[in-house]
Amino acid sequence: MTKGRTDTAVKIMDVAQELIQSCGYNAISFNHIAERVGIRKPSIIHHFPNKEALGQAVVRRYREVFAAVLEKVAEAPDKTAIDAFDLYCTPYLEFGGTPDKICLCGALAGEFMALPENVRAEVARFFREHIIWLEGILRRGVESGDFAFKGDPAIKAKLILDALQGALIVKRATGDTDQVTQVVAALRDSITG
Amino acid sequence: MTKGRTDTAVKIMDVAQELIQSCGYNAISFNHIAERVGIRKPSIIHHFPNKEALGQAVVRRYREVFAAVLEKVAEAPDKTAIDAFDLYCTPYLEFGGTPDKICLCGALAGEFMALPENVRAEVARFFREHIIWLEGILRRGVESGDFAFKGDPAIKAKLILDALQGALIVKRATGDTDQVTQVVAALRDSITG
DNA sequence: GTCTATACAAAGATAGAC
DNA sequence: GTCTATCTTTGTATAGAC
Repeated sequence: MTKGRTDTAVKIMDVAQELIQSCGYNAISFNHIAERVGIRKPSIIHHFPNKEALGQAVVRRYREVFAAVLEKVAEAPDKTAIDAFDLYCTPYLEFGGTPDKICLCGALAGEFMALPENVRAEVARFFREHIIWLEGILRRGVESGDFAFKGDPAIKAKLILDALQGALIVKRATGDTDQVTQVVAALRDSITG
Repeated sequence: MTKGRTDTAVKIMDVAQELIQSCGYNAISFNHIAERVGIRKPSIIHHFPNKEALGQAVVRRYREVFAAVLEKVAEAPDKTAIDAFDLYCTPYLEFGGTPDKICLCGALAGEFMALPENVRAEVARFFREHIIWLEGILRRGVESGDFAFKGDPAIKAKLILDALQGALIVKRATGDTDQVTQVVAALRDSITG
């Protein structure tokens, strides 16, 4: 599914995503993006009619790529619930390994009330999908005996998502390079019993 | 400690803080602040030389007020570790009860790389102080028998802070009004054994 | 301490040449 | 598809009157 996007359009989205993950939505501009892509400011408009459309496209792609991976692992018969959990944590560990990047939706959520409506909707949907997916994995793990924990899986799912998102933003601010790894391990322990 | 601030200066800080909690740092302007305070844009400059100075003053006050409360409860001989934990969660529950506000430092952390140096420093210090305080409370609770949990208190402290910060940003985006309450309860259960 | 007026830069966006 | 040139708005900040 290429959505008919040209190479330039994809490159614009890649750069925009990286910049938002570092600096947020309101801090970045067409100029910043154009500079890194190697084109001029108005050329972006040819690919995306305005900033809101670009923002929405970036978050939508991020959400859909994430969702496709999660769906695939949830349906793979050879993957255990533990495998699924570990896989879920992979991007968080990856972002946590950088000095300046957090989850795209975590960055956007910090300035939520200052986002265009369409971008907000994508961010909200991202979080909702992840909570539902996590709850499903937790229930599967409990049934299979891989997981053992107290409390409602639905709430545990929220706790996991919240802790991972929070770990990224706090880690980047404090510079505590081990924080995300430590929190992932603690969460893992808390569900594997 | 009034720091010699006039009523207007305090009002400017109050409004600026609220706006940052809702919209972030880069989305707000002197105009937005001035409008709500009921003065004109350049009048703000009389109280704070520039946006960075205002931002730093706001975060610094927030951090110091928080720190003073935490220090007081940590030193109160009649307060148990559970009391201290519950008190720590109070502001998070309060923000979670609003439709649009999160922790000031959680909001700023989302756009960390786009913040002035001085503001960054205050945000980082806020998180570090909270992790240290939480670790102290956790150790005290373990010693007193109020708390019982597996793992390193230092890491548990990070997990708690991360989960609370994450709960606020995710909750605001999804509109799941119960989320913060649920996560606080789950965290409480996880340390009281 | 607050105002009007203004300077100056940067933002998002458009028009039209190539 | 990309460019230059331009428009309009908004941002931070300053000067100086009151």
